[in-house]
Amino acid sequence: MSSKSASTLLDKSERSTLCAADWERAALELIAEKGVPALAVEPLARRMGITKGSFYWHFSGRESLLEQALQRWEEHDSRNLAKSLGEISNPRDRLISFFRRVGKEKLTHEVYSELCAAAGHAQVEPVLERVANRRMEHLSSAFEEMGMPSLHARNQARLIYSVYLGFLQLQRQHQTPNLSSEEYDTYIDHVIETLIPHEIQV
Amino acid sequence: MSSKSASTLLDKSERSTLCAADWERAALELIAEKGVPALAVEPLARRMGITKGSFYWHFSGRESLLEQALQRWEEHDSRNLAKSLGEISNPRDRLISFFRRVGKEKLTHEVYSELCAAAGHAQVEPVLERVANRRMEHLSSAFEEMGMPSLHARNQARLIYSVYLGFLQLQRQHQTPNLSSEEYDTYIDHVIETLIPHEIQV
DNA sequence: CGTCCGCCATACGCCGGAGTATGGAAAATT
DNA sequence: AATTTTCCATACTCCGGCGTATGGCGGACG
Repeated sequence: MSSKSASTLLDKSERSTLCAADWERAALELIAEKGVPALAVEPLARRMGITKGSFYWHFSGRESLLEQALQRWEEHDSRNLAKSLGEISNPRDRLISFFRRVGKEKLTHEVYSELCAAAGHAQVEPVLERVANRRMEHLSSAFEEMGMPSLHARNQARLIYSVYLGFLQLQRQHQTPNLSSEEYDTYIDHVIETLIPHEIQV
Repeated sequence: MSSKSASTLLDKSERSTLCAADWERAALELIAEKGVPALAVEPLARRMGITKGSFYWHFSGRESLLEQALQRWEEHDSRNLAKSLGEISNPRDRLISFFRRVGKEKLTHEVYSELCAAAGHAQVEPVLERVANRRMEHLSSAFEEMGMPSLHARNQARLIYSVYLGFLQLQRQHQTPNLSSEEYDTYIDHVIETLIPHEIQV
């Protein structure tokens, strides 16, 4: 039980035969590595050591697979948000954990990063919109809990989320300091210091 | 001379026959609209009302076109940066103009946005790296001019540039307030207020 | 005025992925 | 044990973009 509850996104079924969920998980791994446009049926099948004969038994086509995979990922991400809200009662710690958690949950973030790169895609866009809204809502309410007025909190949430998105972008460009370096830590401290106030003066 | 120096990126040559530069400009327009992966030879030719017979006379292949187009764009962007540095002497105004100039220079920003989405592409990546470094350097030195210590200035520059990149991302997702709305203005004011100090206390 | 060269059209072969059809093997079911 | 169901392999066709080859046309130039 201790080894399995960590990731509901990638628990492999040990059956000899594949199920739809196996394809969805493999699809997400491929997206994380090479991006959404690289999600093609035949290459994915080769990667799994199988042929597309299997694929078209489980899915009606490429669109369907992407749809299911995205839904799976989005649900996983929503649960993560809720968990963070349940575990960390102090709103300020919750905000800080938002930054510190980059680098953790590696696969999930890599997928999200690639989804961002594929904004504009008809199936991806609505997912991105919902996820961003949920996360910004999460941040905004944390600021409100700290005593920040509603409108100010919303702007601050958008600002912080932009910083997060920009960080992902710089990461894709390999323009980010090594995640386990001193420079990285001081930068994160800098961000937290300038964007997350210690207390709100009313 | 006054009407031509505005955009060196799209001045059409009025010749009856096409030259390489015409293809590069058309390529950049296509990238701005549909992204780098949509840059294909035949579709681009159709769009220009011509056939690829012309293309392969001017270029050795798709790679070559992308290379030239990217170079053209990068040079244009560099000149823009230098111009901003020459025209605005007050460092704080220079920083503010950085944000206000989003929405202006529409084509250039649209291209950049799509290039960001195509990070990971072998030909695009080095361009992104150089451009981001130049711009962050530009921001960093402005902060230093304001009296900020060097290391702090670099972190602040990275932070601001992340905000900018995140804004572009939200724009791709249509998650940004309308550029000519009141909400937009108050948000920009909020960003400037929290990230660009009025004076530095030494 | 004829020739040559710059620019473009047409027609081809190649490749890789999408989707379909059909058959086979293993597992489940009765 | 016989049969059905599940899952996968193989072998096609179709399509769209890439790159090439070759031919044509108009303008420059001798």
